[in-house]
Amino acid sequence: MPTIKDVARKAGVSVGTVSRVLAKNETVKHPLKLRVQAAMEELDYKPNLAARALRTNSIDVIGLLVPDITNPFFAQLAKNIEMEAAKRGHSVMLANSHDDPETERLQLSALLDRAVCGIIVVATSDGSETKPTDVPIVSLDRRFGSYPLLATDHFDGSQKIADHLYSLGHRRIAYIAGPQTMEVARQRREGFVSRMEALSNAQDPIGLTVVEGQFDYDSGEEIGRSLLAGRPADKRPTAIAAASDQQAIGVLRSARDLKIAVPVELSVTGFDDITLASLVVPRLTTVRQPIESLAASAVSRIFKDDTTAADEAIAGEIVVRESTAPA
Amino acid sequence: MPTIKDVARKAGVSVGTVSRVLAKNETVKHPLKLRVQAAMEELDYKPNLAARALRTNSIDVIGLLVPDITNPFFAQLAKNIEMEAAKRGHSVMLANSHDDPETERLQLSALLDRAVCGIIVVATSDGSETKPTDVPIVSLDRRFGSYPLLATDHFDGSQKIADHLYSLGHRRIAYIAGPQTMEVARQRREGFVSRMEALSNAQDPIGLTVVEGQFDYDSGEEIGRSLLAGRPADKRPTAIAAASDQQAIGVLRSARDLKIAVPVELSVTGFDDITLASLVVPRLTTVRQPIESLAASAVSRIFKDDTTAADEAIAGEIVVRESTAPA
DNA sequence: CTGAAAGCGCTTACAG
DNA sequence: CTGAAAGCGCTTACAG
Repeated sequence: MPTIKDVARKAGVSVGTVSRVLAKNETVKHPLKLRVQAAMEELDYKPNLAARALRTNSIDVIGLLVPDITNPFFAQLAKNIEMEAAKRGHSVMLANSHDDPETERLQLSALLDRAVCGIIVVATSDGSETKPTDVPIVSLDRRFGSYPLLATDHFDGSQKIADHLYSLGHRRIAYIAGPQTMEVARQRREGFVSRMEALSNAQDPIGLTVVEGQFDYDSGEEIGRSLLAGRPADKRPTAIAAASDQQAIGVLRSARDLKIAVPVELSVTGFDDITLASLVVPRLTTVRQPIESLAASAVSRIFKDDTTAADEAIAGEIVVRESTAPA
Repeated sequence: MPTIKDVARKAGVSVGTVSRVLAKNETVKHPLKLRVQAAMEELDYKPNLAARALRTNSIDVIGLLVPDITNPFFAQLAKNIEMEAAKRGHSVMLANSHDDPETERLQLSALLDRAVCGIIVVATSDGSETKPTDVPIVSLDRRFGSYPLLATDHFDGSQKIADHLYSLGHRRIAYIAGPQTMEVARQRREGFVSRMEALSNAQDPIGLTVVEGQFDYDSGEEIGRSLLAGRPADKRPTAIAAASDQQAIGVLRSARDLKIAVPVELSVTGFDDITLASLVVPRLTTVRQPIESLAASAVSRIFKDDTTAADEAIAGEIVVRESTAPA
């Protein structure tokens, strides 16, 4: 492997000069610069990243800490983050916390030891015990410590769902919320409920039922059944909005079991746009998480070295498919 | 950040000695060693990894290059590799090739530049243009260049399926193969077909039909229909073995459309054990890819620095569920 | 068994 | 604008 010294010798300059053209330092005069570049080319010179890291105390690597890369949402995020990082010549170091706060702490400190230039964390713990550091950290999707949070605008997304259902003429509506201990779940609920309340009035009232459950399939199925079973068509909701696709798919199943046709007799909506959402029958109307924007924003935060910056909520898009229809 | 020098001063020894206890070099006498360890503890000393990398020209990081981390199989692999690496105090650098040979080449060389101590690649290209290097490289799942390949024992897995179907009494069987341009597809087919041929004899002959398709859902559905439609029950196969779960799920769908009951009238098997396999109705009998073993084996190859080593085929387990029954 | 010292390949004040 | 030189924090022959 040729070193900067070899290049300097070949180009007939000092290593300092080579280093300066490497750093795209504009102070190097044109003819010299060209000579150096030619020498680098000829030798197929590649800077030794470890040496650079030792000097600068930072490396062109972004750390990414997720609960579990096996979760499709996190995998999508990881992919897009890797692409954004690659655009800037950076690599990404991947770590999983396996939903364990202690592992998360360890992994974070391992990342810090490696002198990465920034860390993106999708939190498992609240991160309250994290020691301050001067490498920029941002939390993605779930809040971590006092670091800025970049997340989908859950409030806005739920409002869009509310508008969609309202404009289809639904006036007897149920909302299946997620566990209200979670910030996401509260925001989604709040967005939906507040919009419905704003839309409702004495002449044209909306009947809204809210039920809290888990974010998963089983919870959706169970609540769906309780909402739909044993009631005449004019006593049950004409639309059920779920706080997650998983729940919505559970509702779909309960409707099928009860022989209630979706979307003819019942409209169903989810949130997230997981892969299954477009595979299920009927395909699910939902809000797509803005994964690319989330990734792009997270990476650019790292580069701005903008540790004090504020939270950012990124709007998702509503994708209307076959599970919703006029009331 | 305290350095090795600070530790040396505090312990009243030379930096060489500190470095030796760091390296678990047993030549350091006990009392000294203890003093050094106490000093490290007290200062919360963490070695500067970049400095170490510069000296040793290698870093405690394994590179992982996959076509697309969004593919659940690769994500599982990544997770297990990360866990194995973590056990040994190593991190993993993640790169995606997005199924593009050129990107793959670039990513590989980026990984090499970072002086990782080994690279695991799930190939996109045949890797024939890879320059030789002295960092150990292994290919996982798909062959890459002349590096050793660790993969599921597709031949063996298919044999297990063949045995399973045979022992259930099936004698009119169809096999849906994958594209025979792919090594995996050939091995799976070969395992199944050769076993069936060995099992068949004049007194108790097996009627075996083999159809080649793509590995995907649509292909399975289409071939399933062609195998099943418009034939009386005694003219169509009593079992269809597919070379992938995706295909098998397609077959399930075609059977449902044709009102052929699985597993009563038809047994169906897949290969891979994707998540969907246990979600589908009826749940699919298949061969589980030995992901943990694959990951463990890949990582340990890197550590053995065993670049010349041979390929390794790791057996998967058959998981019998509800899509198979006696003929 | 331990210390003193060289050196890994860069970057960056400091001169000139 | 460019060069000479110090130094980042380690590891590892080399002595003793």
